[in-house]
Amino acid sequence: MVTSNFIKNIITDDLETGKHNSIITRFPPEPNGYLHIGHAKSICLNFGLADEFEGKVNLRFDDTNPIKEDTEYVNAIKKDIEWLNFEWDELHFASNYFDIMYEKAQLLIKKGLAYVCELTPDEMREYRGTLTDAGKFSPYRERSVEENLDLLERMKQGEFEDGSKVLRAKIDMASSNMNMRDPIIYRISHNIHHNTGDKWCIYPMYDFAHPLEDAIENITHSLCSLEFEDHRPLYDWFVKECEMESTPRQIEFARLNMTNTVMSKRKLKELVDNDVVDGWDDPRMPTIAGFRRRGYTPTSIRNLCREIGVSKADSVIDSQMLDYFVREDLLPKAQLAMTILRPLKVVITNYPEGQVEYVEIENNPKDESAGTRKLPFSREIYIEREDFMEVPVKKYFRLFVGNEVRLKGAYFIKCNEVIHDENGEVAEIHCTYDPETKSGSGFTGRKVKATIHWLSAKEAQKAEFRLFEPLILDDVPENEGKHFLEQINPNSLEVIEGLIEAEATKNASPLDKFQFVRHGFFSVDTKYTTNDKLVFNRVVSLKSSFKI
RNA sequence: AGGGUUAUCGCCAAGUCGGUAAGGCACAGGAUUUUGAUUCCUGCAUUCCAAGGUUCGAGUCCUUGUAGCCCUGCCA
Repeated sequence: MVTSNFIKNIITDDLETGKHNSIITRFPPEPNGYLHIGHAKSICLNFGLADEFEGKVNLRFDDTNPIKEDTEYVNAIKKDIEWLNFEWDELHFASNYFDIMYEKAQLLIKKGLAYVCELTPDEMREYRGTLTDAGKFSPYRERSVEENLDLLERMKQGEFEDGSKVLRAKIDMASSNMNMRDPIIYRISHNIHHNTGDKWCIYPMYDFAHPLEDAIENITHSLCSLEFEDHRPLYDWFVKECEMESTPRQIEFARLNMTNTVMSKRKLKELVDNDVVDGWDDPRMPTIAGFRRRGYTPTSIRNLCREIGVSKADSVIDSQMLDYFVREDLLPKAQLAMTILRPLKVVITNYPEGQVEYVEIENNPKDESAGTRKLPFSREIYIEREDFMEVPVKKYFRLFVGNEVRLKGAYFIKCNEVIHDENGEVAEIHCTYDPETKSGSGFTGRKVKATIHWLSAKEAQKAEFRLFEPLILDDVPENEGKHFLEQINPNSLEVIEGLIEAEATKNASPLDKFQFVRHGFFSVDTKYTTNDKLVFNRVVSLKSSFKI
């Protein structure tokens, strides 16, 4: 399949016209949180482009704000990218360019294009003007080059307090583009930086730092999201006025949004900080780490990113797409097992009491090399409650009195009787099996319209499942509503006890072991495994259950 | 008259110099099926935000509108 997008067209053009001989892209996260599925789009784009055009791609931490950044995040980010199976060519930190940036700031001052300003934040806001009215000049705008140089140096030396002074570019206070109204280049911040420690107490702003970082690394195509479109003139201005040898080009694309998903890093951090979730890698989080723990595969995420494409139109991807790609990737290769979440006891009245036989079940019908396993079958088994209906609705093919179904890998059973408890609830059902119908026997006498999961009552292992049900939020911000349709709420956790195959759990490997539940998967998260019983997070159902 | 930007099927998204609307997800039928899954066929935009215009011919060009998103952090 030929995929195409406007960015590839630009690159192809640049290559054909000889503007570039090869390309270099970069993925520039700020290490202030974990990567989420939205970042995956950018990662796939940048790494994918570099790969497709045989160029290079750098991983660069855009760490220019010490108060928000931490080494924990740089490590987590590296791990996530590696997990997605991408390899960067060079690893950089914006903070390693602080010396060059400082020199460039001095250069701007010498060219009369930057000045130290002492307006307070409030004053600066006032002087900046509004969207419709021009701003006015700062009274500090016409300081001499010498004075500016001296002041900047003293800012660097730590003579001044946070917020007392900033270095500003001298551009155009009347520009219709707010970014050009003498933007701040350096601010004072006496904080320990995760990489440079206390070496610096002035830090460059994004608008100044980013174009320089790109130019220093000879990035040819600098991809960023739509909200930076307005910043492009400034980006180009800094590259030009700082007399950078390389002229990277900024190209904007729409970031990824997904239905039923919170994608705001601020909001996600809030969930972590308030202990609403266990951490950034909580299976409920839309972070790469969360998805990993939840059992999603790198391939599924990469395929999703490939398939959703790239454009400049605001969009919201249907989360069903992600589910589709996970199913597509896992179905042919996952270890499938049977699990019963809400058990209903079934007594097979014509099966000898005390007898146990082992039936062989394939681990994956689509992959013979996945092998088989033997499961104990006996007189008393459990099936999923929803696989039985006392009063069947129309088009219900599973168990009800008088109907026959196949127990996967075992026999046909026919329901004869329903036993109620004192409350009138269905306590158990009585069935009879037909020995002739044993799986693999080649029985063709009659057909059955449904095959259901089951587990031997005596041998099945018990497990606790934590169900995480999404909740509709009441306090959804109007402008972010579409991203907050569903939200995680600790009160929605439902712990139920279920049953799981004895064999399957004995050697269940943590994150790659999938249980097949009816028509979906759910992952096994052994982080909650205790000694005496197994506790699983049922965090995802990739395909909703039956429609009845 | 603030500036920027986007508008193609329910959701994404291709649509080169204007030539008569790809593909995926979702959905709906049908066939296979020891998971109502998978797989396999079939269907799913006389129409491209709207209205004019140019043209033999326009999603693609022009004009005028409309709607959404972004911009007044010493965040990125």
